[in-house]
Amino acid sequence: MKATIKDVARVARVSPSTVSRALQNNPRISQEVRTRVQRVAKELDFHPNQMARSLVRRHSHIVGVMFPGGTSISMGHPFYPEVLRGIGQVASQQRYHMLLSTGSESLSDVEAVRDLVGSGYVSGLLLLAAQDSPMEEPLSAQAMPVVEIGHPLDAQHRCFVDNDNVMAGWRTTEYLLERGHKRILFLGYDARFFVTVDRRKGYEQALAQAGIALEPEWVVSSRFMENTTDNSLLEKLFQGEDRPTAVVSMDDTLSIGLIGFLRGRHLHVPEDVSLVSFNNTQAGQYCMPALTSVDVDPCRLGVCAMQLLLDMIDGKVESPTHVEVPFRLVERHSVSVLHK
Amino acid sequence: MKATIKDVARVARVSPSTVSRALQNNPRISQEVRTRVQRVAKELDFHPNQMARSLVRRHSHIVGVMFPGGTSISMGHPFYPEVLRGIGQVASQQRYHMLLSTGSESLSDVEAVRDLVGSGYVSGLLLLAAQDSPMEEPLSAQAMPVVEIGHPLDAQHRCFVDNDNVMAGWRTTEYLLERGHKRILFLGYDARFFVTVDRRKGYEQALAQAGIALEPEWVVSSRFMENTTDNSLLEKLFQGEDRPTAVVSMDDTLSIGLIGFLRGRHLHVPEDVSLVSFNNTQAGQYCMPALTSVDVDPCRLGVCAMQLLLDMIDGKVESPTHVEVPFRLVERHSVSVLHK
DNA sequence: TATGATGATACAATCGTTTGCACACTGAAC
DNA sequence: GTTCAGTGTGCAAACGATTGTATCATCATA
Repeated sequence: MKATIKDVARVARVSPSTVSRALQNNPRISQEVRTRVQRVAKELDFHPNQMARSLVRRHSHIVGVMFPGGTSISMGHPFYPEVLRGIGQVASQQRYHMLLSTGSESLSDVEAVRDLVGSGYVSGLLLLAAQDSPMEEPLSAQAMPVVEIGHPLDAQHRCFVDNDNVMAGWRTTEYLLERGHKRILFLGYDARFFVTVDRRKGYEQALAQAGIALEPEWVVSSRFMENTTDNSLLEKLFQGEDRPTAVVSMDDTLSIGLIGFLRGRHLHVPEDVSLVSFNNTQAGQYCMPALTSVDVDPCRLGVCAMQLLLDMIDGKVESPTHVEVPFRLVERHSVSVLHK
Repeated sequence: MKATIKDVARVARVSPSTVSRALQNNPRISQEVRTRVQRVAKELDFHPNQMARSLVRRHSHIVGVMFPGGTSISMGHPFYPEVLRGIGQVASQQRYHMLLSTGSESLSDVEAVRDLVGSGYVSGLLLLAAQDSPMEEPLSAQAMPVVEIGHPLDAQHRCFVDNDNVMAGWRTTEYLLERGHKRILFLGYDARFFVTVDRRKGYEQALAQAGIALEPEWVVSSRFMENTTDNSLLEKLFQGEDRPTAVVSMDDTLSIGLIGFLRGRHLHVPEDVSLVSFNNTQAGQYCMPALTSVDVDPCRLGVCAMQLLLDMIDGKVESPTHVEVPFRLVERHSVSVLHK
């Protein structure tokens, strides 16, 4: 059986309270007793039971990490593990633990969060809020520190870290404009994902600045990958002489799919169509051609979110705080300059 | 403040013990009281504090998940998130939580495990034991259920799930032999990783069966990627007419590196060199040429490990149990048939 | 010598649950 | 009118820590 504080107390011939204080280096304990207690604790391989400690301290040194949409979806994309890596770095450094939760078929996202918050296990919560789920409800009542990763709906009242996605949308579009492209398609818009909403705003701003009229049908949903009938839409868009010469795509996987689709129609990237992508994944790095892609720095997103959360737990944050993580456009071989 | 069992008791005009029993559907509680208590509990949004419950029940419904080598390394490879996905599926289904831990610069793997086990938070432990760390020490004393993912050193005394890596090594080599290759290089051997040790065994068996003499210098360490001087070794191996016509490579990333290296020497895959790889990653799927690669089914590895662990926690497992997860050779375009 | 300050330790309450046991009631059997 | 099941509820002791306060030496000071 594992040694308890009482065992240590008995062997060291002091009371449990003295053991507790000695091990926490409380100055009220004499040098002599302190060393004796610490020696005994080591001998018995005593580790304070965190369960008990957290109960009385009302603080667990555990943060909950919520991944949306079920593990099945989320872990499949390299973005999430990278975020987790960032969180883990800070956690291990600060001696915090991460309690993972994910929705699933048997457990909706909201239920999973409720579960996590209600359990009393966690002192704070990190929310991967890619999608707009009604998380406010289970959260509002609780006075639990929460940091979201990704821009939430009612931004001003919540804490979050994110890239400047409007800026990213602007930058990628501008990058193509600078290279002579005027007919630019926006691929992967999904109103449920704020990142794409924001990037679209930037895309539209850049076009407007360049004095180019926006073609509403050139903002294409990502669902064309799932749904083969939508391919007919793409098919239509990419035939004729006034087809797009460039594409801003919301994700490398989407981009790779597009490359394959285009190849089937004898259109090549970057000769016929230039492509700027997002997320800078390994797959995008190794596919042909290697993708010019925006690195959103998911790891840093995780680091910043965790740091902010810990500050909140320590009561160092008064008002809703937003942290912006810079992105980086990684140039590879999917964009060509248009001479006209 | 969050409602406690006492609040519910007061409002429902019963004792805390009755509340506890009513909410657990204990048959000793009358129908009338039960429904009243449950109504009140819902009204007050009462959730039992798991901390307190676990303390008295000595069971937390939390399993620890240990990733080796620091998050920095592990999460970088898609293998680990896939395992985590599998674990998460079972966990969410069984209403378990996962407590993640990872070594780091500031915290060695062994310390991290000690921390996890000592904390008293977890009822069981999942160990991603890719590498041979001396985990026995912090574990041996505890009567804590542990399942390892990956073949551990002293296999007979521990529980683990793994592929049959000897078989996988044999199968990949045989696959190349069947296609007329006789000069086969083994790339990525590392004595610290048991997977590669086992696969090498299979590789040697297959060669022996085919009556082909083993060339010891054709078993190459993975460190050639880190160390440029080792490239001179590869350089030497791949020049001359008796160079390898095929390679078994321990990982897609390694393979992609090799393809680049070979391209620099005007050798092409699969025309000049055939390549069978491991881990079936997205990058390997989208690189040129798309890799023929062994899918070790990391998700299933996670599922099986978690299921086994849960069985152990429930006391349903008496003796050290091993679970074997089948692998699958996914054929793509990195192997050609040798006509000679 | 009484008094007060100081320093070290122990006592006991607390955190929010669960659960073995005692208790009180009801109605039936003797 | 006892005794005896059987049923439903409450009491109190855990689980393993932390921490405010009381206690008790010890020693210096008046």
